[in-house]
Amino acid sequence: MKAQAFRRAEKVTNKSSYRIIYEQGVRRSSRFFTVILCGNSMGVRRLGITVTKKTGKAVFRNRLKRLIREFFRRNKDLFPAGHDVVVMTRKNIPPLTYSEAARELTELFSRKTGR
RNA sequence: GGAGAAGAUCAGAUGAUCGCGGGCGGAUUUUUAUCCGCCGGAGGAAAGUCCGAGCUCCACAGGGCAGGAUGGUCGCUAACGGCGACUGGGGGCAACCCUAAGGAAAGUGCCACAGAAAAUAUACCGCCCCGCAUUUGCGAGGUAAGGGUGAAAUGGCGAGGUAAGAGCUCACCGCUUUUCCGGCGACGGAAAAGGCAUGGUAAACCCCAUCCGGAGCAAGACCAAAUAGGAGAACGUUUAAGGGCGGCCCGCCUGAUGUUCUCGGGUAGCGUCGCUUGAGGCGGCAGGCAACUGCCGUCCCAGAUGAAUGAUCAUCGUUGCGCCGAGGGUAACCGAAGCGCAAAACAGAACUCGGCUUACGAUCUUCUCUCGCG
RNA sequence: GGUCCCAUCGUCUAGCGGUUAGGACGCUGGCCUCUCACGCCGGUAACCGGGGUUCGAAUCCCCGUGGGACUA
Repeated sequence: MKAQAFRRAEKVTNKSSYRIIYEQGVRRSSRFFTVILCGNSMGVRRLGITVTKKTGKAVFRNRLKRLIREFFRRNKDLFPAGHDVVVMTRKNIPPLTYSEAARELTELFSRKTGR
């Protein structure tokens, strides 16, 4: 079993799940991202990404989604087990490199676990 | 060297590590799922959704009105509002570029302000003549050359002519009509006659010619079990509105309701199909000025669905700047190799094609003008 | 993904080929009042961008830009 893989089971895929997470989850924001955390009954940590059209053009949106997926894949230990996590992007994000995005997200999650 | 014009090509490459989605083959207990191997995985615009088609459903896609689109000619094409060649007009010194480019003597409308007058014409300042007065002035008439207004003023310019003038007459140019020649045609050229008639605006209504039925893959088709709505057939009742059908009319299809019998499928479900072999790409030959077409060979080249094609590192290559500087040159200057730093645009398939438009980084080829030197 | 609509002062709007681009709210100067409010007089400030048609464009046509709506 590959340790850093990102499978379909680890992805939030349907609309009803998203609705539950939006309604019941706990929110936490940084400068560029908003994270919503919510427990699930499957015992797997799952990732969902929401990038609206207000964030930018299609190329930029795709890049943000890839960066967030990459971060999840490499830093699964930061994410609490058995929880769904939805990462939303906020407005007016400058072009980011992977290291910048990773620093921002690491800070966000370490703050959360410290509480 | 500088300023331009036209066209073509590419869209950094290779490797390593960790990943993503698809196809084929195999394995783990069958599907789901997981693992292994192999194969391939964004664009010239994938974008805007501005046109045209295929495909699917709505009757078989029908008729009329309304509405919309196009508008030089000839061709190309499945089709087009696209493309090619040619013609007319406009711009540029030029290479070359732009062009909604039918009809204003079918009709209607509009042309502000200014100006006498903005389209049946007409006369402000003028000019000329006659009568009265006789120093300017007043009245009647002729005229449209000149002035003034305007975006635009009733052919232009010269000569004759006249009281002054006027296509009133004449030459040239323009215009209209007719004839001839060239061209498939748009149109071009020539001659003769007319004697100026016909201001502009159709991206104003409109007329003429040609074309268009409507919706869109969220179209549409299918699926295990369970329950009601529902569907079909027969019979009875009611005879008349409703629905399919995009605006309206016609036309076509379907009646409505009750009872009995028979049938079975609506659904946001990590569903299935549609879903990628196509007016396809590449190469060659032939036809054509070209757009394009025909024949032969060869290749299979993304199919996701909270939506894959990525991240990091290394090396090499490209470009720019700086340092150094072999070498060339009388000089200004041009500069190979090397080192360092920096940059690499616009942008992400969503049923599929053909165009158009817009965004944008380079490189190369051909051509034009100009400056300097020889 | 698809189908449509809109854009005028800071805000809400009128305008349908010739306007000094009008009005209301706002902001602001003055008058009134012992002062404030109300009222009266005045000022401020706009046609989303670029081409074209026309003598003339906010208006007509084309291409962009930015917003919004509907559709499972």
